[in-house]
Amino acid sequence: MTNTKATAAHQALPLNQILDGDCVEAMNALPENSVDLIFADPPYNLQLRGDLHRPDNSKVDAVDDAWDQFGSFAHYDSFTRAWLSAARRVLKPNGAIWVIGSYHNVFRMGAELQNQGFWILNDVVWRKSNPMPNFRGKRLTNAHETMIWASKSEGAKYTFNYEALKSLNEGIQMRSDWVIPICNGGERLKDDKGDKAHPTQKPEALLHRILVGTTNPGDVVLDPFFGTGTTGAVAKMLGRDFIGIEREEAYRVVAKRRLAKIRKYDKEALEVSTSKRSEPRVPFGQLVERGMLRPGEELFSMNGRHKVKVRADGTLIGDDVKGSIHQVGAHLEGAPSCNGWTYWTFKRDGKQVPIDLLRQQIRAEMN
Amino acid sequence: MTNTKATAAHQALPLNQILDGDCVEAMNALPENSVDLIFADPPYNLQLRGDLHRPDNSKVDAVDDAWDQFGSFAHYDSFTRAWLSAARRVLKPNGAIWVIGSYHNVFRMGAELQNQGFWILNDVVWRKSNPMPNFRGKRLTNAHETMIWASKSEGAKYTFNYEALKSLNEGIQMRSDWVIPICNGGERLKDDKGDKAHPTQKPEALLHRILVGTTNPGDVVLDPFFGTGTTGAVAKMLGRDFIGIEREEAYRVVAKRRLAKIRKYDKEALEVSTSKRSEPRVPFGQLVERGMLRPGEELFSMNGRHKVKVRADGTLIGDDVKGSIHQVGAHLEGAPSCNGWTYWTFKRDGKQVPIDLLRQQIRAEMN
DNA sequence: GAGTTTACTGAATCCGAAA
DNA sequence: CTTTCGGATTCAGTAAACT
Repeated sequence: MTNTKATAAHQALPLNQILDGDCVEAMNALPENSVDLIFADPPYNLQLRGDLHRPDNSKVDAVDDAWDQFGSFAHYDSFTRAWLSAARRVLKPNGAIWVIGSYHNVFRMGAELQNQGFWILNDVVWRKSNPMPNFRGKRLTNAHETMIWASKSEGAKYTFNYEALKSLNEGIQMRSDWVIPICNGGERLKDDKGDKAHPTQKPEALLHRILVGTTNPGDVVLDPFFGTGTTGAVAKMLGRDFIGIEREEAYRVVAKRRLAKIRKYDKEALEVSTSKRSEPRVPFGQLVERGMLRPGEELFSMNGRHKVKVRADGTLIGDDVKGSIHQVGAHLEGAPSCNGWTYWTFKRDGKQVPIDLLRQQIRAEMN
Repeated sequence: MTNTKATAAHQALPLNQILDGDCVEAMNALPENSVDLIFADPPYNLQLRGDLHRPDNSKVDAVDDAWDQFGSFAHYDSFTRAWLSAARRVLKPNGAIWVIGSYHNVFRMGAELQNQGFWILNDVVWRKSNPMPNFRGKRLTNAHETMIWASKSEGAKYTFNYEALKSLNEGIQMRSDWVIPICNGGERLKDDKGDKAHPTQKPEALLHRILVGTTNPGDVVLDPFFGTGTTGAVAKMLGRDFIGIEREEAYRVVAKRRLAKIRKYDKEALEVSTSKRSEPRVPFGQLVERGMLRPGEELFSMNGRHKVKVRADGTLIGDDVKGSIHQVGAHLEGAPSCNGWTYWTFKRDGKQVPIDLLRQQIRAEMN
């Protein structure tokens, strides 16, 4: 994975800018299949009682009875359908999307995501450590919001930095419920009058976890509802490129000022823990070729129950079985699969040593 | 609120019974506007592809029952539409409904609830304290399920026992996220062969909280997907009447046996389980996500002998070592283990401050 | 009997490079 | 495109087995 993307398509994107205007039009003006990740925090407090029209363009004058309630949902659904399909168009085939919402709108977004062919990977609960209490005591304290993480389609090769998220969580795999405080204090942006600049500014910690976990340095992150630019700010810190779209000038002004102050972390700090899957493959036969193990030498299973011999071509032979280190291990254990590297040991100076130690030696030499 | 309902309509209901058959037909056979609460745990429409094995090669017992197979979203939606409208019909005007699901189906249920005119009061997250891990490391651990609580319509006078839930929560307003273990151990019902009687038995603690919070003694609680009868069992304990509907005979048999053993609670029996509260674990990565420490920032060992840098995923990197705060500390000291929280410090205003101070700050926020 | 180790299990849309 | 096969991957809790 390189940190610099020098392709023409990449360079043609309006990177690290805030685009003015309606997000559907702005996204449709971008080239298709061009962004790696979309983070979307759409409004759900649409003016339901204002200039609302039914799909047939007849005016909706009240939202009290069931029909008009349905009418307002239909209106919200068509809004959702429009921006999600524009988002889908600009997303790379192996790209992914995050959306965030509350019970007012998240069920409609989730259903529409599925309808359009996005493939849900997880729903993630942002559990607020300091939510607004329910003052009237008529319901439960609304202490969370819901995010949905989805790939563009089933089977797509989405980015997931498993080890990095595991590191963020003290070595235990990251769960689908994230405890993060709401955005306040110094992080909360104020306007010139000292009031909060945006009603629903998201905490940077949320975006940090999303971008560390599901993008790589140099990726392009699009936020069609940019607001005051949390997505852009964290993307910049983390060495990702962003594209923001925001139609309210007041928000664009605040976001621009905010972004100017952000510095990218240094490169070393942006490298994250990687999995063993990304290490080069070492054929077992190489240990034999190099004389680290000799043909005819005996290997012993980790549990001590089985003994086999190494052959010159890097296969193993036992009493009634021959094949690769993995195949023989799986067969002897009656298991569907087996990692031969961790299953087999050899003897040196009377002690049992895992063969994986030899693989590590070879890998060390490769650097 | 009386505890005895002597009306003819109430008496005519098949109370505290398990009805055989399809839930839509069975609900349509009940009088309209007759039940106080519905709890529904419908099939989730999981779409599992192949087998899944744990890292130890044991096979995961998948939910592959015929009742969870739907051909498409369209089929699932029409199923949902049918049972929800039948449920709506039998619900009293001031009644309420709870549904539970995962990301596979909950967005479709939530949207359909809204479409039918139900009024969502809260979405509630059941955070599992002991979920099944993600064995392949390809996604986040699926550690929660979502419940939706809705009244029959906007403005309905639903039941909400605010103080009772507050008491259940040690005097603090009950939040929309509930930490409850999955159902296992002695509570998990077994069949004659000793296998689990139902693949998705819900914990009684979940229903306990729902019924205490949103029904009164003597209320009628309907469960159209009764399974092995958790709803009925808790309703009986708490002095509520129930109506169960279940089409699988095997589940009805188990549920009936279970219910026969249940006794209505004595008040004092309720107060036994107070939680042992230990200090919550705080991952070091959270300090980074929250910007309390920045990627690239330097940490110094308490003894001043070592200096390392923080990375974006909450690991540390030194001259020849990287890993968690504990691992790196242990390595540098040549010790078998090390408490990184007390070992590392950072600089603020020229002074060395232990990182543990930041952890204490986060813990303070959590209370 | 008391303490320790091993085995088992849970609503899961769970692999990917090379041939 | 399909097939093959190397080999990476788990947390909390219960209960049985063992010392």
